[in-house]
Amino acid sequence: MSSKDRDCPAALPGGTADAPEETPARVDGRLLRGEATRDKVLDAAERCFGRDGFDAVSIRQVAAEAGVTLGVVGFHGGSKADLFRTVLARRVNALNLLRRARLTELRSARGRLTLRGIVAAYLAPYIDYASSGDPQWQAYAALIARTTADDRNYCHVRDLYDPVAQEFIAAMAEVHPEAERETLAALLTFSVASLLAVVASRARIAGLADCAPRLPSAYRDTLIEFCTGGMERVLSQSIRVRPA
Amino acid sequence: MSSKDRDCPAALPGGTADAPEETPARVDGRLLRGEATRDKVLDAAERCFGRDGFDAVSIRQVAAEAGVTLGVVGFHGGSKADLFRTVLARRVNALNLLRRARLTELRSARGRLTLRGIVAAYLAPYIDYASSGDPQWQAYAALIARTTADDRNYCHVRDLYDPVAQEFIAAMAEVHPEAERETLAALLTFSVASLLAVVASRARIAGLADCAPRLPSAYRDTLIEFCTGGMERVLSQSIRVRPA
DNA sequence: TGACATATTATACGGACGTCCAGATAGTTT
DNA sequence: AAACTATCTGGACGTCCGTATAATATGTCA
Repeated sequence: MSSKDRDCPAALPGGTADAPEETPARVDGRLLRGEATRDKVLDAAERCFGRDGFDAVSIRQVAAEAGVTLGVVGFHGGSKADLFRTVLARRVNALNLLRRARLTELRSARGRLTLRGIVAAYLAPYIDYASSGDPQWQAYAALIARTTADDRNYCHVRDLYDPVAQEFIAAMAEVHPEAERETLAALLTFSVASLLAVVASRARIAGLADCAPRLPSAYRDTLIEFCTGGMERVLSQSIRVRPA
Repeated sequence: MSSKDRDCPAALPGGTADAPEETPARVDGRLLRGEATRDKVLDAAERCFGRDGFDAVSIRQVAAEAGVTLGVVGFHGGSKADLFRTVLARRVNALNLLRRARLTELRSARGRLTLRGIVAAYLAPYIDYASSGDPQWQAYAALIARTTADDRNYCHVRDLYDPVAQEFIAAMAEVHPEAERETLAALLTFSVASLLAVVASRARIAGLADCAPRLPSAYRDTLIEFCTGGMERVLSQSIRVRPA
């Protein structure tokens, strides 16, 4: 399959399934024995895609990683592109909800909205998940870093993450009403790129500093301050996005 | 070929070949008729890899793009991994030389070294090449964005780009001698990630701002000010990279 | 001119790929 | 028990993959 087959096909399959159930789920009073298998497949796909990227992973590798046969992956995951989108969408709610909750906290708290608060509310949840002990969240963080950093995948990402990003841009606009929307969008995108580097470029930081790689959480304060400081500099100087 | 085959193999093939010659080159007094063909192959590979990434490109696609037969790609490019590394290394000197020249200018100019000058000297050359009319440089910029943003490729990138990056970190340390090396490395990596976003995430910026995509050069001032402001904020507050 | 190195063609090989499907299995319902 | 549905197995399909190679062409040198 060429990468062309990933070009913005239809809609995303049900991405709200994030219910961890011990006992097999029932739908219409029917026992769904395959739920556990389905999770095994999606977990394995998450690890594979996060480690090697869409194109470098074969369905047979996913099957081997999950400990199931080839047909099972197709049965639960559909086509390779479907599987990818399902994995991508599976955890999106958790991240979006946490970001929204942090932003709501900021609004309800005493004091007014600050740029630093907005930046931290957007960046910290990803860092926290990426640094948690959960290897599946680590794999998902790597997958997000791989996917979001590439415009080829933007069509898949926009429906999942852009609505929340728009809310944060709106919050930024509250603090800086004079700023153009495009400038705010660029600043948030720069921040996201730096954020993803914390996962995707850990080895390079370690190599440049000649030290051992660290968990993403080690860079939290540095990153938040970098992005906040960068945004405030741009906005205070009224620098605008403009064709050269 | 799985991505595993790209794991830091041997050394890079001669990456200093950047001599644009009109007349066929001579080696040992012998005419090298294949020089033009070799360039066609490398140019085509550059476009393919820049557009779709290593794993999604087949040697047959490169051959078709170059207008040559399959065997020619192997003859001039060697294995797929060799071809990739050759393409990566081909233009590295131009970028490194320009960055070094800008830094040298800064040092020799009146006034002392500033963080903004250092940042601009590192970021601007890439933006300029990426925004030039040359489609091959655009393809190379996309390839770099794809490659540098992924730690899986770090082993290929470090020999090519890290020596110059170290020089810039050293320059940053001149301005801020109190800063830890790891903090400086992280700050430069954040800046590089933001820089690459200007090429790799143009569609997302445009989507978030609901406007048409722009050339990378449109973001030059915003990006440089963002990175400079972010660095100065972190360094002035003595924020350090630390395990959580 | 013949010997020779370079360059290119056409083709073949073994293997991995994504997808599909007939059939076996097992739990649920009637 | 029989019918039914969800789940899973094993294997096949045609296609494309990266690589290698024998044969041929092209231009250089002795």
